Amino acid sequence: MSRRETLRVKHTLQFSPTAPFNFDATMHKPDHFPSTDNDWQPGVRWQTMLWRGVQLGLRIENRGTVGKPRVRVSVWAGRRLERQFLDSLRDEITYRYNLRLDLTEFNRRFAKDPQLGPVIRKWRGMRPMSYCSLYEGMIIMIVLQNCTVQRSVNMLQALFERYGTRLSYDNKELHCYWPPDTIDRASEQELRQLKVGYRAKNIKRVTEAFARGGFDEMDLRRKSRDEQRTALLGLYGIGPASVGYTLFDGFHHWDEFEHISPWEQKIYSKLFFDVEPGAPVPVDQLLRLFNQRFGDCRALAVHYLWEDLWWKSKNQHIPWLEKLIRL
DNA sequence: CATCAGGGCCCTG
DNA sequence: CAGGGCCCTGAT
Repeated sequence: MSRRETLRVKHTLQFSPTAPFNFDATMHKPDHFPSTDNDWQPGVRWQTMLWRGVQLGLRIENRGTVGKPRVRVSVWAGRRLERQFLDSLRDEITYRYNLRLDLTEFNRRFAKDPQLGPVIRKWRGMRPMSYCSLYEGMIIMIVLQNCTVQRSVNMLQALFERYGTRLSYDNKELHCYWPPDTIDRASEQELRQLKVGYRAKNIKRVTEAFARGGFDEMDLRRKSRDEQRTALLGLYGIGPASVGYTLFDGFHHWDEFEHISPWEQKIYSKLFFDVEPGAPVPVDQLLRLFNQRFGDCRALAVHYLWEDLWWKSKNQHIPWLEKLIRL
């Protein structure tokens, strides 16, 4: 059912991110579940993108160093892209991967923190990133809810195979997201056949908001955090946990920390208090600690510690963590 | 084999 | 504002 396309036209964009910039720790997040719209190896991230209705294949490549960062993005498409389109794409890539984020103040402020300081030095220049659009992010939030990692992987893959497009470029084959109106035209029953369960209704209603409800990512970016939170919570099937992640990753509120889910609570308890998962530290106590220690950088600071943990887990066994993440 | 809890959220009482 | 139900999967 899934359509396929070979992208033959190539353009190139050059970026000079603010220094320091850690390419791999920004372009690969080991805590993200694997999905077939992207791939990574040290120095290169492949990422498909549906931008202004055009299917693109990106190859994002490290061409510099932490101190002198350069990034080259090769853009494959089915046709030649006009200048104005490429300019808007450049802006969007800069936004999504936070290429203009200035970390110097953050680095200075926490250099002496006994826990965070060493981690900042290790991952110097790492930024949060969101590789997808807000709509696509909402789909990811829905398939994450109330299930194991493998099940999330299966659901997103089924959606890609039914509604997405397989793009061939740069000797890669990756899926590209569908535009909202594709699923807007599909029935809930059809979605259920992809084993998304009760989420079929949520996917339909979120999709409808983007396809016909005037829900617009770019409008929302210009609004206040409270307005963003209210709007996101208004999406059917999107609650406080999903909104928390989105305000951080998608809307760049580096102090957004209102919600901690039970499994994260257990991990934070071990990370910050070294207590066993059986008797986790209360959520409000964790939030108070983050606030005291990291202030208006609390979400960014915890991101550093969180990612560090996941990189460690990628390279060596951390039994207590593996037990908590339900692969 | 069957049973059940679970990386939330909505709805009801 | 507490608690039941929801699809499916994997652990027990």
